[in-house]
Amino acid sequence: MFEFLFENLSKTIFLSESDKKIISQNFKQKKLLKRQFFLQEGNISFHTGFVTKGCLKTYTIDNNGNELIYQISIEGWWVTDLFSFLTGLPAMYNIEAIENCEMLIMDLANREEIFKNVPQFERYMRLMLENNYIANQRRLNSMLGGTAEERYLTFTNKYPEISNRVPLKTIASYLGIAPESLSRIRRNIK
Amino acid sequence: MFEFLFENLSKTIFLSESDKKIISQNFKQKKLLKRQFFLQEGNISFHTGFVTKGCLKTYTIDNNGNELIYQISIEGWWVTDLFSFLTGLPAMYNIEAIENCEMLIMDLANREEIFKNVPQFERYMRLMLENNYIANQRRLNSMLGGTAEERYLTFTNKYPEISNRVPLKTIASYLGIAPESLSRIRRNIK
DNA sequence: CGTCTATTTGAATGTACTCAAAAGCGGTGG
DNA sequence: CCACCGCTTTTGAGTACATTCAAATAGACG
Repeated sequence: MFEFLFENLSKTIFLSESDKKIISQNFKQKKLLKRQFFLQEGNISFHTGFVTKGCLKTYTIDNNGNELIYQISIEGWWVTDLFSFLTGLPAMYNIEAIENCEMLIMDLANREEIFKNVPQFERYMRLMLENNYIANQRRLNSMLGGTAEERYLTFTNKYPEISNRVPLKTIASYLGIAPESLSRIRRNIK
Repeated sequence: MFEFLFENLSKTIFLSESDKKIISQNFKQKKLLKRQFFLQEGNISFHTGFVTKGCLKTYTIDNNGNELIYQISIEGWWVTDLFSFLTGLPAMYNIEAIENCEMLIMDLANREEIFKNVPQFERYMRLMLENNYIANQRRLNSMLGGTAEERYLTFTNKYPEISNRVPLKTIASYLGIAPESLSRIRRNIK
């Protein structure tokens, strides 16, 4: 459980045993059953979670009651409404387990505590934010340019593990496509 | 010129006279003629600019040679390829003046120097980044949900100054619409 | 004034959507 | 363990929104 987090962090930063101890003292375990919420729109996102097992979707609801999927998160991903977490203002997103999940979660105080004692953790977080920022830019780009099929191919290419694991309609929404259309696209590709 | 920057900063943070002095020592003026580039794809974005006069577009070129507009920036906006600026890696965006421009620019060292001497500037930058991050999230959301017309209305509503000032085809690309379609949308609205 | 680019308009086309229904799949309770 | 229910996915048919292509008009700039 923590081992998985440490492995992940170690791809970017070096962690001594005492660093690991600090970190484990500042995360706690959280389990979610399928369909349970990690966060609901309008609430404050007090925690940032690291997914060690399972899968979650982050989404808003539009005027017609449809889910607009912002993110799909599996093992090794971080989840939160970042804006709400950092500012303490209400979240715009819902975050919901689509499989039974195990996570490690920290709040702002934990984060501060780790930053203070494990300075390289701040670097890790900064890099994560940067990567996330770029991922959003690229995704915007693909929404501006490509066709539905191109977007789908880019997606499966980038996240093969996700596309076999998550309901079609969730992926469709993530890509801004109607589920029927994505079903047809999949058929045509084979 | 600097006065405009100070006004802008003062909406968020307090600046003493000596703060202002530090800041003015760490920005320099830059002028761009229409069609000149502030940054070209593949180069490193050494500077972050604050627009005091004029207008720029930030874009990539897709496989068909079309511009995909990521951002349109007028007076009071900051421009850079943020990722490239922070990491020193090559930029993915082109930034080009679409009017004659006057800007105040800083490099990473200037930024560091201001952070050191005017700590509240770091807060300003952080808030700017957060707002920018959210703006991208909302824009993604509108690309997932709405029709072309809805996106256009949201845009004109949010940036009325821009929609009267910038070529139609630039706005069309920003919204992911063909220029002919946007022309028709405008006609239908009246 | 002439050239080049941007915008508008028209007509035809196409991609992706909506609506409806059938088939598939998974979970639950008898 | 099987039958049933609900939800997801697939398929079909018709439609609509937006695109493409082409041409005319308007506007900007040297």
